[in-house]
Amino acid sequence: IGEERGEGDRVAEGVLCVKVMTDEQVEALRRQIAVYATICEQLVEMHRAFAADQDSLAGLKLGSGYCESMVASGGHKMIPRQRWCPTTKQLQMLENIFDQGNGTPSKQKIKEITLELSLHGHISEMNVYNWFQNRRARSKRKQTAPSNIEYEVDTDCESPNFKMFKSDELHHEDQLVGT
Amino acid sequence: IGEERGEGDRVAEGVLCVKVMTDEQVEALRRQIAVYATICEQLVEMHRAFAADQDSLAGLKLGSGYCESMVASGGHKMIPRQRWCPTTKQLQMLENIFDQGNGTPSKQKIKEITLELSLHGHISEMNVYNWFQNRRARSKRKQTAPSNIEYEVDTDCESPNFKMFKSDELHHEDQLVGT
DNA sequence: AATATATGAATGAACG
DNA sequence: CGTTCATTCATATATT
Repeated sequence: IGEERGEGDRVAEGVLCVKVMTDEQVEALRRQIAVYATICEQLVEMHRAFAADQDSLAGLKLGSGYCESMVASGGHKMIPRQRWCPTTKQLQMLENIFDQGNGTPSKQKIKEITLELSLHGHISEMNVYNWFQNRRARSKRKQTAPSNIEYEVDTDCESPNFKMFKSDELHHEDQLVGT
Repeated sequence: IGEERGEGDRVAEGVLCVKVMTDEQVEALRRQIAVYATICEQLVEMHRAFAADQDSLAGLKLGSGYCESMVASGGHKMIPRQRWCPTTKQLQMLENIFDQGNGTPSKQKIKEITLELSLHGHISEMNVYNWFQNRRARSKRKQTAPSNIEYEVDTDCESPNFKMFKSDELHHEDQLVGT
């Protein structure tokens, strides 16, 4: 669905200029997502069974820590980053708070938020403050922004449907386009 | 988000009858699918490693063909993110403006430029804005580091790609636009 | 095809 | 707060 979308909507800046998808396209996307969801489930299932097997007959442990190590084996240096990287969870929470309106959180409020978010990853009050500043500024700019594409799409972030590995962490509402 | 067009009202028309999605929504879908693709890849990876192990000690197969087909069935080709592709003409004009010095055109100026450039192809203010940001940043960087460079030290915190098993540590790779 | 480079875009932080 | 910078991600294009 690569989109040759550019053709149709360049017509006039002011005029409606909507990005449209046909029903088929939307359906296609939905299906694709569904397929992936299914595949993931199956793979996990499969892997689990496999792991069990493995366990019972070789006594190798590997099982759970395995995934972890695999990821870690990516090799890269573990030099921590200089810039704050919000975790998915943190983003969710921030986004939530932001959506509740209430403009700039007060100093006090920021402290609270920071405290709470710190349970889900390294974070400082400054980070929270900056985040809100940016979030607001960018969402505002987006309003001003006219018709066309990609105007600083400031995401509300949402984690994928991925509870299998961290169900304790994700309690998101799974949203696929509300239509 | 900029919902000037009521999501579903248009249907009565019978003609038009298009499914309208905001850019944000489309992006959201795209990313969501991408996340699944990623997850699937990793699961397959994982499973494969596992299977290899298994193989060497139990001789079971299942390993390769299985996953392959499953994943393949998903289509797996990601919808490419549409990104602005400046026309030659536009580039010329931008380059010209840039060469006149005058730093960042900012706001009003950007509007004008955008308007003008839109005569030569699909473009938005954000594109113009980004272009100037990048242009400046890069020309500066070139000066600063004409000799041997050493940056690009990728850190652990957001590996270029994914790290699925630690949602607590996932960074901004899996963000999704919501609603 | 696989890899390298160029460049559009995203975003945390800082500035005035 | 609005704007700008710095750095990084992602993808289109070029190169081998």
